[in-house]
Amino acid sequence: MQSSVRYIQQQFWHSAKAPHLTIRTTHKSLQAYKAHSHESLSIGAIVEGMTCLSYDAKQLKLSAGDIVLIPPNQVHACNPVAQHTRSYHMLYVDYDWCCLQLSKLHAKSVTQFDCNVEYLADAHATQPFFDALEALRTLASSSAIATMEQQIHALLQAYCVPQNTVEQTSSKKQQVQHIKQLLLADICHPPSLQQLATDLRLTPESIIRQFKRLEGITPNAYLHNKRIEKAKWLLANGLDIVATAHEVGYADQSQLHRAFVNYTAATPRQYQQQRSIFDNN
DNA sequence: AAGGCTGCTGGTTACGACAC
DNA sequence: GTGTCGTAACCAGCAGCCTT
Repeated sequence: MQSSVRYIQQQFWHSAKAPHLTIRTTHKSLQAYKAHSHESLSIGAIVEGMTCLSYDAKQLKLSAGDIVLIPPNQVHACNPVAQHTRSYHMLYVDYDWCCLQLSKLHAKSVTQFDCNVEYLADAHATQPFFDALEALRTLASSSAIATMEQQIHALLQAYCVPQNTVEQTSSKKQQVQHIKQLLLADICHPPSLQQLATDLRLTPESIIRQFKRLEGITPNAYLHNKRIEKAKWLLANGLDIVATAHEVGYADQSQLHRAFVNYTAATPRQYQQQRSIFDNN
């Protein structure tokens, strides 16, 4: 039972003084993640052990001291290597805040961006980021927030490139967009795969194939991701777990719990207990 | 005692192979 | 690229145990 997620030491920090930043710290975890995405920019910092990051059919092995940048909405998974535990920090940076910083940097409106680096392994380059994270976690001062923002700024400047907002509008892409709209129209009562197939005059298998080709995950996984993202917001804003489960479309708390563990490697309770970094002082 | 977490089971979804 | 089919994996709902 000690290997259960509930026994993993992990904390989430958030502060009203820096609402664009959330830190997650996980110690010695073997817990795997299913493929998922975040609307925020995710910056991972490996503290101990090794982890395997999978995305775009690539697999990267990261070790202690490495930093990885995961662009917003990039489907990815991050799992242990050879059943060895790993400890890591994840810094989630609000998407709009990143766009604002990039807009200032590039002197033009930026509404989308991508990252042109897979990971940083040079200790000389990554140590200041680790130091800033540690200062933010332990000192929790306004100057620590400013230092962290400088570090993020440097990463944005060096590795994040504004994207052209002109969307491809192939019929396939439009169809997948349509499926996403149908799935999210009523997140509590989404259409079944069979209903979607009937509506779009396709087989369920074709829908899954098309969706996965363009989105990187299956329609069901996409739906779970959106539910969990909404659940995280509701939990962080004080809604209890049972109400959150119903609010995002799960029949009961146990279903939310299971999906939450699968996609975040944390329990809803652990996430709910996230506290202000200033609560410690 | 209440809320949180997990095991079990039937139904649904995802996937791979193959054919066209 | 799409449809069909068999199989594997996953999910929903329920029940009951564990933790606080």
